[in-house]
Amino acid sequence: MDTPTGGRTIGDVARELDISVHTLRLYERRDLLIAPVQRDAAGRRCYSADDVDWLQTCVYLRGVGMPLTGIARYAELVKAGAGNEHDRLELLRAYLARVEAQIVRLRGWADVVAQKMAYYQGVVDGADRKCQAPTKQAPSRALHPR
Amino acid sequence: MDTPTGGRTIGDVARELDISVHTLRLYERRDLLIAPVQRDAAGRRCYSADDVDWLQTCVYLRGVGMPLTGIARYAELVKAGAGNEHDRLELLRAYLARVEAQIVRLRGWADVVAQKMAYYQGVVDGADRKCQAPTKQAPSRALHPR
DNA sequence: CTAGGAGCTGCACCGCGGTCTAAGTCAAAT
DNA sequence: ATTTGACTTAGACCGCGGTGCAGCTCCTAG
Repeated sequence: MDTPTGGRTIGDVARELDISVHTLRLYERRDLLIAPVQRDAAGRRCYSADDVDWLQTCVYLRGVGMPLTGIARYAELVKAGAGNEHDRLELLRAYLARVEAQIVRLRGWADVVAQKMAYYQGVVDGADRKCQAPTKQAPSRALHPR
Repeated sequence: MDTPTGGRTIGDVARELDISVHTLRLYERRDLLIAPVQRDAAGRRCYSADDVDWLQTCVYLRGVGMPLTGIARYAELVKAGAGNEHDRLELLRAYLARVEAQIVRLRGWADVVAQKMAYYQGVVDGADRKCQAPTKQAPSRALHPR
C-alpha cells in the first residue's frame, strides 16, 4: 500500500495472474507492456490496476498460443494510440485465421480419436466378455489409422 | 526402387510428408518409430509403406500439438503389441481432454476477437463516414477488454 | 541491531523442436 | 576418371518461453 491507486507488488501480480515473477519481468523486457510500470522509491515495480488488466490480456493471449513477439506487436499498436485500428484489425484477423484453422484441425483429430477410443474400448470389452468382433476389420491397420 | 516392396528414400519421404530430412532423422532418434527402418546395402534408410504410414500419423499428431515425447510413448505402446489397449486408451483420453480444453479456450478467444474486430470495424467505418458512435462506451477500456 | 523476506539486475541455464554444418560414403552420369 | 548429388554420422546451433542463481538493496519485525 505504497501508492494511493492501490499499486501492487510484482509478487502480488504474479499470484493474481498465476504466473511467475520471472515471467512478469520477462514480459516487460520483451516489450509486451503498454506503459512503463511505475517504481516506488526503492526501485521496486508498482503495478497499477490497468497494468494488471493488460497483463491479464497478455496471459490470455499466451493461453491461446500467440507468441510473445505477436503480443508485443499488438501492444505496440495499442500503445501508438488511435488511428491504427485498421492495423490492429489486420493483426487480429491474421491470428484469428490461424486459430480457426487450428480449431478445425483439433476438432478433426478429437473426432478421429473418439472413434479410435471407441475401437479400443471395443477391444477391451471384447477381451472381457471374450470374442466379439466389432465390425470386422484388419486390426493392425486400424491401430493407427490416419 | 531398390527394394521390391517400393522402399522409399529419406528424401522421397520428406517430400511426401512435407517435412525435412533432418526432422525425419530426429523423429527416428527420438524413438517415434514403431519399427526400425530398413537400410540398403550402402546403409541408406529405406522406408516401407508402413513406415511412411506411421510417420504420417506422427506428423499429424505433431500437427495437433502432441509433443515428441508423447508420440514416443504412444509408439512404444503400439510397438509392444496387443494387450495394452487400455493404456493406449488412457493416453489418448488424457491428451484428448487437453485438446478439448484447448478447443474451448480457442473458441472462446475467437469469439471475443470477432467482437473486438466488429468494434474496430465500427471505429474504422465511423472514421470513414465521420462521426458515428457505435454504442457509446469508454474507448480506452474497450480497446483491450478481457 | 540484526535477521528475514521480498524485491532488483544480469546472466546462465533448461527443454523443446528443429535446422545446419562438416566430413565422409556411395552410385550413377559425364 | 571425375564430377555431381543424395545419402550417412556426430555435433553445433537456433528461437522460443521460461527458470534458476548470485549478489545486491531495501523494508520491516523481533
